[in-house]
Amino acid sequence: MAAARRIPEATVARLPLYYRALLDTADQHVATVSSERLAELAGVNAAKVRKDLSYLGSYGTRGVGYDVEFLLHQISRELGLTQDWPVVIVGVGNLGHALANYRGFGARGFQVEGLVDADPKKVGTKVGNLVVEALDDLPRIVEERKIAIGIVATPASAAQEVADRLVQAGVSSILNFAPTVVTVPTEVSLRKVDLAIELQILSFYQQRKTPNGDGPPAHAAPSKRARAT
Amino acid sequence: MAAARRIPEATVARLPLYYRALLDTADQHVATVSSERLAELAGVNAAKVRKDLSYLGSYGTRGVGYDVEFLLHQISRELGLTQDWPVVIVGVGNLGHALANYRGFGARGFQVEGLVDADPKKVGTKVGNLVVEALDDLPRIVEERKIAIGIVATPASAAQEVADRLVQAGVSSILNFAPTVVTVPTEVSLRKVDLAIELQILSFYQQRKTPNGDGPPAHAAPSKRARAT
DNA sequence: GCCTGTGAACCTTTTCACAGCA
DNA sequence: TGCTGTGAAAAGGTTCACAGGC
Repeated sequence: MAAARRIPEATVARLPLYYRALLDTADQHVATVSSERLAELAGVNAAKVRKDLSYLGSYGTRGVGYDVEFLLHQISRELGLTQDWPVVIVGVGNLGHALANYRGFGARGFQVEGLVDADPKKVGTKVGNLVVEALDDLPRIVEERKIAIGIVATPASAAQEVADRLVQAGVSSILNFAPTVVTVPTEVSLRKVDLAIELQILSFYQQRKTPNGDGPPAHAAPSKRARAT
Repeated sequence: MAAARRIPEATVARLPLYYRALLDTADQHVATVSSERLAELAGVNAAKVRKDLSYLGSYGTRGVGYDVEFLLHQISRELGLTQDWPVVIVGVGNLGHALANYRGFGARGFQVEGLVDADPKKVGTKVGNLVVEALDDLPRIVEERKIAIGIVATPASAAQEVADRLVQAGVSSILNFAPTVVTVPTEVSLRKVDLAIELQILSFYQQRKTPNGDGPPAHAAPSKRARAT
């Protein structure tokens, strides 16, 4: 294994942006990019791009820029995208359904190879070209299909148990879409996407733009508290 | 308007977590919480909770903790959740469909009041209790329904144009789900959710766990619990 | 005694600015 | 000359540790 440099988390989170920008660039048969151009495509600034890439190695050429294909290869290796990562989705509701059909996953090597739901009525139904399987089959599914990454798309109330079962079944990375805090053993990686939280953050800044009651929507009663799924 | 303290971005991003934790706490008829308990529920540490809340004001009582209802009110006011924010979703594909039906939005005061698609075949169809409208109707929709927040759920290729049209129509906050960089005028707030990028970040860390391809996913003996959310 | 509120220390991340090399 | 690579400075965020009030 290569020297295993310590790459800052913030940098890791941006590598996929560079990766995507480089794919676009390669599609247009452009051979080299400057940090400035790459920054523009990735929506960050040039100094950051150079600093980030410097953690991977000295892959650029002074006075010229970065070789697109070469950098693409380095980043995809770093991100582990040179291999496929079969994933399983637990929870085939609205969101699970959409995720199962989302082509962006497969396009990056994340093939959905299992759909699982706790509801017996859903088990056996087809979604895309997959048949929904039972929650109890998770261990078998994970082992047989060599699945390392699980996606939780259940209601909040089921998320912790599902995460536990995924870990039990052998999954060691989890992406949680359920609007609740989930805890996993330290050796398991966990990331979350919370749709309502993103809107609440926007709301914070939006509110500061419309200083007081004159502009903002007045219709509908003051928001009541209710549980999200 | 109150003194308008400067609340750090990192804190703003955590307020929704506290908000959710407090809702759960209130549901259980608990009257006060300590920073430690709140930290546990929100998946952060106690010092952070205290520091974050201190930016809002001195709302706790030493030796006691925070009054749940009172803090809930303060945070919801800070986040702008005391009013409703009607939203419009542009792009009624898989994801737009799921988002339109996602109950978590409405539950937090983000009612979906418009569905828009560029495809004439989709215009006029019903999704939930909304009829899909044409892209050209955006200005009217935004004005009539007093919409400040737009959600982009189109393919990457359409995202920038859609964002431009949303801004043109008067929207000043955008949540982008399209896997591409979108730019907007500085006075418009923009947040993004990229599903494939989250998986790529997991892939980075996952890869480092299984040094090379052969290793079966280690059946981890649950040791320490990791911080979540 | 207990738990908040907060300066101060510490760590991470970003930005600057320029040396170094093609 | 042009653009990378990187020390150094600045900014931002987290954690510590304890004073302060209930």
